[in-house]
Amino acid sequence: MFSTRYVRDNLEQLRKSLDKRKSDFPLDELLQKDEAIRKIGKQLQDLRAERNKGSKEISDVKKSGKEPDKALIEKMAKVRDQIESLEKELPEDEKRVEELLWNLPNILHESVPYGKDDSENVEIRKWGEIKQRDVPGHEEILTKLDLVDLEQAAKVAGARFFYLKGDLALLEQSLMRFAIDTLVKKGFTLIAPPLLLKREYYRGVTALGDFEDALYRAADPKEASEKKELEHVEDDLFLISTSEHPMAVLYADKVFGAKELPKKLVGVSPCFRREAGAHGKDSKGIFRVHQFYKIEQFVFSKPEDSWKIHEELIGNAEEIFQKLKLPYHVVNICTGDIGVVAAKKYDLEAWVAAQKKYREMVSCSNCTDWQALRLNIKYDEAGKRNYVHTLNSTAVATNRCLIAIIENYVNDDGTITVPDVLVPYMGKSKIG
RNA sequence: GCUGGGUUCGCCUAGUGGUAGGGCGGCAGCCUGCUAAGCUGUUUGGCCGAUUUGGCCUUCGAGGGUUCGAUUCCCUCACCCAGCGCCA
Repeated sequence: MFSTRYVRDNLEQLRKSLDKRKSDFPLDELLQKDEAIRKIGKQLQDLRAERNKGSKEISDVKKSGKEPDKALIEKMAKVRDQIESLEKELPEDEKRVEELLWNLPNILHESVPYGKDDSENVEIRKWGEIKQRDVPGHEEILTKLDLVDLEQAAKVAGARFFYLKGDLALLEQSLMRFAIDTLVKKGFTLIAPPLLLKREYYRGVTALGDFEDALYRAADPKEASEKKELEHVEDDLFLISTSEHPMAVLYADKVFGAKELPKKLVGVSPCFRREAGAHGKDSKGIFRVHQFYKIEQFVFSKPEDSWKIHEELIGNAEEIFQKLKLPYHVVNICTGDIGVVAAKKYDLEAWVAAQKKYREMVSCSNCTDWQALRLNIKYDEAGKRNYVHTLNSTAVATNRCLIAIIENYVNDDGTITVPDVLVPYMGKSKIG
């Protein structure tokens, strides 16, 4: 099980990394509590050794047909009581240590730039030619062509929901199939995962403490409000915010053979996000929404391969955007924007013509062993076991990619040209 | 939802109130001139010690109870399988 050993083995790097993040994570409290627990643990261990020895003695005497010494049994009862009272000292500290451990930020890769927030992410390359021109926002283009119904969606489901209609819904399907086919050809295995996960697994995939507000929860509402974090709640399920999460959990508590790695998966699923705290941001159209489809790359790898694969995954995403002929740039996410799970993260931001800005389309992370430690995912090489590394990257998030397509491909007469690579899927080359 | 059966090392499987056994696979070593086999050891996680040998704890789905001692008995829960019921 994931333990403080990880912290002690990586102490120097952790400290450096937390400093770089300007994190207020209480590392010293963790170390202090851990030491206290281990001290009591040692005492407990010795007492248990004594109990085992006594029990064996009693057992041997009984086997030879005699009754064991009363004094011995009484002494053993005392040992039991000692164990019991010592055990009572632990739970509070153990709980705290566990909580800290689960939320411990990952050790950053040295190439992660320092920065206070997303405005300080660093551009590392650009692709494609930007045509500076005035186009209407996608919501206007789509409403005119009757391809979307935002008003009725708001009425029946709420703000940030949407109906796609006709050719736009077909375009979405085409886009998904194009992305899936591209990755399957590269050796990825398609996964259609469960859309809800239990809390105990969800918390191994991401730091629930920070992230819980972002998720929709399906639990018995009465029970959920009364019970605490680690207590059992009936139907305590979370709707996934990305298929990354069920794919990570697909191999929880498993041991890979070294030859099975790297294991490359592509997930297809709807994604559900509360977007709490996003009031006012991107409130028009379908850029920031509660529900969308996403094709996601996920890889389990050996530690020594993960940085190479990280580049490969962003490369795959770039290939898809190049084939769609959508101009983009790639940014290296800075410390203030990266979150606790990833050791390094790239975003691919595509040109959104109406806004005349690059906007986030793809997020590509190397989580190193953060998820593997918490989900207990290992591999076996020459009899030695070690934790795997996990990586994830968007291939296509449909709503945002559709926006990029629509605003980059809209014609002066209001029609939309279908990108060449999607024509075979659409069966037509123009919408509207 | 109801009833019954189950959950033991990477996989399969035995087992009982008193040190958890066997097989397969993996790994290490030995042996052997022949398409491979055989033999021996090892194969949950952790603590302490250390030049090395090592010592101890933990682990039979999870948690609790009874007991000197629980994988075994009792209680609660989760999951899997089968049947029944309901239903898309």
